[in-house]
Amino acid sequence: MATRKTRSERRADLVEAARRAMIQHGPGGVLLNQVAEEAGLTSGAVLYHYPDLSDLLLEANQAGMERFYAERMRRLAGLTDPVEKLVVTIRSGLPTDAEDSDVRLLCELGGSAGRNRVYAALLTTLFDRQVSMYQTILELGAAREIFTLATDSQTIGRNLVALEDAYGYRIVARHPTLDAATAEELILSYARQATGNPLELTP
Amino acid sequence: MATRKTRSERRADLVEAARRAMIQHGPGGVLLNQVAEEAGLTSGAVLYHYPDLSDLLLEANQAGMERFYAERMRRLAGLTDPVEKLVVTIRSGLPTDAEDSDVRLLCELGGSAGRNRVYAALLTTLFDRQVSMYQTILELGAAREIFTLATDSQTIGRNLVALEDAYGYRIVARHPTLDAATAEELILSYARQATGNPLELTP
DNA sequence: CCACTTGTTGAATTGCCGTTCAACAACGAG
DNA sequence: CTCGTTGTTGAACGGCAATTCAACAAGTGG
Repeated sequence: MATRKTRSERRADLVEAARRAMIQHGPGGVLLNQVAEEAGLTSGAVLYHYPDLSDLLLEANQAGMERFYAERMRRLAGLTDPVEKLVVTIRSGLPTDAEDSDVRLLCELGGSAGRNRVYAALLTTLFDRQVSMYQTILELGAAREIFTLATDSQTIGRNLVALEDAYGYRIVARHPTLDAATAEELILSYARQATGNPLELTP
Repeated sequence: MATRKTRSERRADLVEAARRAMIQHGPGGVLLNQVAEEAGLTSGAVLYHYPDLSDLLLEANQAGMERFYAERMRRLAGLTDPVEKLVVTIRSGLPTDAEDSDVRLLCELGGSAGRNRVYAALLTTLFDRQVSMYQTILELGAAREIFTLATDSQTIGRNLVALEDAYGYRIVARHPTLDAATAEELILSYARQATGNPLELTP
């Protein structure tokens, strides 16, 4: 029998269990018992905390996106050099490898967004937030005359996020010649053209 | 009762029915009875033609990708002007709207590619074929000195396909301010930088 | 230390889904 | 026309998953 826990502790456990289950079986293929097993509980206990499984899944995905975005901001936090900011941010938007669970789950959600309006809205928000993040970096670099933007920052920001997303899918799908390092170089190729900066880190 | 049909006719019907069912419920969420209903048959009849449902789904997806790629080539076929080729090809890679069933299904597959190696391989192949398609257009335009490529054609081709893919996901997810026309303009923004050509059609 | 609340289990229930198969209807060859 | 083949149905079976709930264990306030 599982040790008894408080409401909030158990709910947090279940959110993580749901994430793991979704990564294994997809957001639409998760079974109540799979979540229960991941959490080391019975299905009844899961239902006690979340009478509707889809509520749990939604909460788990919201938390996952929040975490993904927060982690990107965290990595960006200490930096001052616009070039370094841009390079680091591009890197933080790509999966580390095909097993990267955060990106894998985001891909799963992207796939079901055509059917599921709620997930579609969540992903739309995430996309726009990431675009803003890039816009800030670009505008700041331009103000300091380190970047010479080839076009407006929204266009560049959208294209950068779009490239990240697409290469995330390819990496997760195990493209044989397109790994994370290659993807980073491909996106940098665009970023160089768009900023007029060679984007080379000088340590 | 459904009218009796020949083996190949019925199999073609089932492939289409499977496509419709997958668009509605996702590749992992399709039920035998849903395919049967879409085809106007009973589950027994479906099983008679495809003892394993996953075989049918695979065939349907393969056919869908082939159709998608063939349609792009068809639209490209009559054109000679590199600028027109490039613009038309960019347009043909985007969904017409959020209901575009071909792209919606491709997105679904992209989502499950992290779990399903077969779909991952299929999508990888499709990606590479589309890159080659762009490379041909780019190289030909460069040879005729209409394009001045900012970098190698593979990099540009990969980025173009990546942008198409990503904006396909956004359009299918009904981004409120990012429709097909906007996406086209965003991709063209990159294509202009990459080819050194204003990419304006002169009719 | 006692009553009450909260978290968890396990068994029973229900319903749906895939699978099988006997029967039958439509078609084609001889 | 007839017989074997092919495509289709509908009913029956088996299994699995969600749901419900009585019982119980583990804390918590008085």
